[in-house]
Amino acid sequence: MVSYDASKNDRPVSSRGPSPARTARTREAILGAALDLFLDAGFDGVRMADVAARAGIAKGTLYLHFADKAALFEGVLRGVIAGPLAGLTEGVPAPGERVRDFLARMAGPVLRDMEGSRRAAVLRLVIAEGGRFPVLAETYHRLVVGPGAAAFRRLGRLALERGELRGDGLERFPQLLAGPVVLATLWNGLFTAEPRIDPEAMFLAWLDLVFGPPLPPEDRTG
Amino acid sequence: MVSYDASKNDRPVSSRGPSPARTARTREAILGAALDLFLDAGFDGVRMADVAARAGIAKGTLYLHFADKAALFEGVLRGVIAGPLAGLTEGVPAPGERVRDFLARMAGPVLRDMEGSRRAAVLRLVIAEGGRFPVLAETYHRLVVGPGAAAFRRLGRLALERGELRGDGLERFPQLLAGPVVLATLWNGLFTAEPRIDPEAMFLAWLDLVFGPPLPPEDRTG
Amino acid sequence: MVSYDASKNDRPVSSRGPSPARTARTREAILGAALDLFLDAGFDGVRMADVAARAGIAKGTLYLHFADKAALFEGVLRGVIAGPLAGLTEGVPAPGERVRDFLARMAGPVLRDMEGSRRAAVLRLVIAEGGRFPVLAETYHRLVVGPGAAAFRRLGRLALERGELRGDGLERFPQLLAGPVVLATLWNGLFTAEPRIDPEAMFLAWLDLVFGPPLPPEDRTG
Amino acid sequence: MVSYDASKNDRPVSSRGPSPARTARTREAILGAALDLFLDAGFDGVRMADVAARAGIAKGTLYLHFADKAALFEGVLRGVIAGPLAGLTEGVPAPGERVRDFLARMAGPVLRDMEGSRRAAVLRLVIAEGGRFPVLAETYHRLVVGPGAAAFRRLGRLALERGELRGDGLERFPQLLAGPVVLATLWNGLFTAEPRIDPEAMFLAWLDLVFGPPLPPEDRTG
DNA sequence: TATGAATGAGGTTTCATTCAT
DNA sequence: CATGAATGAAACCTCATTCAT
Repeated sequence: MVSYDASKNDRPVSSRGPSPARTARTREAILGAALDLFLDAGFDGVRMADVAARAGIAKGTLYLHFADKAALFEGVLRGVIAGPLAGLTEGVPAPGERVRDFLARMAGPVLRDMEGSRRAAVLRLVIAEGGRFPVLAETYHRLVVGPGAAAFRRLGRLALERGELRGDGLERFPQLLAGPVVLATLWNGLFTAEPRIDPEAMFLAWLDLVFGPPLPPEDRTG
Repeated sequence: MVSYDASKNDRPVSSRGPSPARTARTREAILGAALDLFLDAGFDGVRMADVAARAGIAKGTLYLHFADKAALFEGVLRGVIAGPLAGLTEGVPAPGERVRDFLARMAGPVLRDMEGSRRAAVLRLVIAEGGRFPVLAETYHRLVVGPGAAAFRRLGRLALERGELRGDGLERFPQLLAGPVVLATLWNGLFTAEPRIDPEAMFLAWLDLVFGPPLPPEDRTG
Repeated sequence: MVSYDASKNDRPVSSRGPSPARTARTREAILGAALDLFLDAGFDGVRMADVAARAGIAKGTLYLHFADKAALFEGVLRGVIAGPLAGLTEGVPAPGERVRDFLARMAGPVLRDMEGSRRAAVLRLVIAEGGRFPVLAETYHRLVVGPGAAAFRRLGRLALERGELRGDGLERFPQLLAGPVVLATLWNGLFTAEPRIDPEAMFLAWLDLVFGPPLPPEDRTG
Repeated sequence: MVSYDASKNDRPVSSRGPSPARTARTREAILGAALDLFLDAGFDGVRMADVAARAGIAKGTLYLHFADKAALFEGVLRGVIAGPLAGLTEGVPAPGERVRDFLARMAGPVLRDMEGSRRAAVLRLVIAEGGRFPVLAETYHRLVVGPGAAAFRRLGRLALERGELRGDGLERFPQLLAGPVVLATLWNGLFTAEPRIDPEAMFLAWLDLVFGPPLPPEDRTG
């Protein structure tokens, strides 16, 4: 008789029984696995079986932690949407610092590793699936876009008052400030055969166009 | 307004037998139905049965015109990617016309009806599915993005030479010019609960920031 | 507008209108194409579209000549089952000729080109599809197997009477005489990785076993 | 009698949850159902839905055990090809036993119930589908035909050395020994309107022709 | 007669979800 | 809590057959 259950004779590595610690660990494993897969393949491109396999658990276990695939998807993204941007929108120009220089200073860390961190992938995923998962778009708006726009609007007004800008466009359309990142991220995701765009370089070029070039060094001392 | 639903106004497409005219009408009916559905629900959100039903034909007929679902998807998009942008990138500033004014003049017609025409939806679809359908992204790049970038680059250089710009950013990153449209389109698609963004207004605000405000009327006469 | 009907502007090569000659030619074309394909791929492995394409006609035309796929299949085989065996079973040993030598003489031409002619393929096809197409098996029996068995039976009785055989087995089971051909044909069709079996050599070896070796040359003169 | 329908006697195989025993039973149910159907109707004549229905399981369950229909087909046949012939080719003539008598003694049990067991049906199926499923033919050759041919060849040589045969035909074409079984099996499968052929009787008749009749009783005592 | 676009029943396969163990 | 075999509703695609031209 062909025996296909040999593996089942070994005692399973992960034992059973309740345990808050183990439960939390399982949940983390699921979230981690699902994040990897969803970022890579989108909602439809991932099977629950894949998630379970990568998390090292059984398919059924997924449903102990998430009601269904959509809940898992949203749960996963909810967890990564906010994280990496914390603090981004709270800064304020240092006394005497031009808005332009403040922006250049703040943007660096964020734009520098858009791909390595997964901010780029998250952005692309939200864009791609936001239409079918309004919750996603709403969450993204509440946690990222909304606060960002508010902060940018304040900066736009400040820069206009200080005479650093030639129009009130940034106050009326604070989203414009996000243009370079969004463009670069989409470009890099879509046109893989083309040269990649460096988001930071693009943003700095944009700053030059909008605010004018940075002040030459001697001006700072004078 | 792009009209792909003509077939629905005529008598039903059905009936058999060879007939180039009828065949062409069937094909158009398929393309129209598929376009409507794909733009609305994305690749996975559409079933072949839906397309057939909306086109008023049998499922099998789809496969006489397209090898499989992916071919239909690509065929449909290939047909609408190019069309609406023809001529956009070929214009040249009139003698004595500032680059800024030229851009404002050209952009109007394109940006004014992004949603009504389906350019906005196409853009969103390419962005959402481009990752899984590289052909799509490539086609979009070849037909739209590439030529657009080349034209924008020339304009950027021209404006810089004429002293209309304060940096070479537009020459180095011609994509920046597309920022406002892309941002507005994505915004309107994702954040349906938020106030919509008018792409043209946003673009004009961007022009003010980058090129400075338009010359006041009295300057023209002087 | 994409034009997919350019080919239809050329006048079709085969003109229309009734004509007994043309009709017969069409029918032959169908039979030839169908035979090639059925012998190669079996009933289910052939599509009506394939037959039409190979015959150089339209799919619909097939149905003007054959009611359905099964009728075509049977019609095709009916046409080739009998042909190549005509005359095989009618011969009679020459005066003074041993049955064994008569068999060796008659078998040669038939066994020598089993594959090149398509007798081998026909045999295999009848065996493979006979279960699902009883008509086929019946026809084969009526035209080939039945007459063959009758002839073999007569030869078996004759040989027994003449003392050339050591039993009445061939009279009771005249099919035994076909054993070598059938075995060799099946073997060559099934075990393509193995060395092929030469049907004639196998038959002669069988003759030696059953009838004893051929008489040595000197016996003929004495 | 090969028993693959045991599952049908027990309570239905359904119900969920892990359980090696139940899993094995499901697998057996599938194999049994598939064997019945495939032997009866061939590969194309069986639908996966039929197999599932006869096995008393859901369609999807089939795919937990076999990757696709072809895998099921091959899996099923692999399981029955070898079984019934085990031991057939390992026997050796008893001391003083004529090869002829040894063959008659060994063949009886095998030939007696070709149809009731399903050896006949398996043989027919391998012949019919072997062309499209080379794996099948290879397996059959490896497990049945190859070993058989080797054993027959040894017997042929032995019989020749002992003077029981009048030629080396059986050594050169050991397949000849299988002729009667193959012929009878095919005949009975194809020509259902004709009188059936008893494989054993045919084989014994063949033995008489090739080896001469069995020794008369008085020879045994003498 | 000939055409070939159209039909649509039917087949295979997938995969989110359930639930007995 | 965890398991994973089982489920079954889809979804895609094929292809013999029809019939208006």
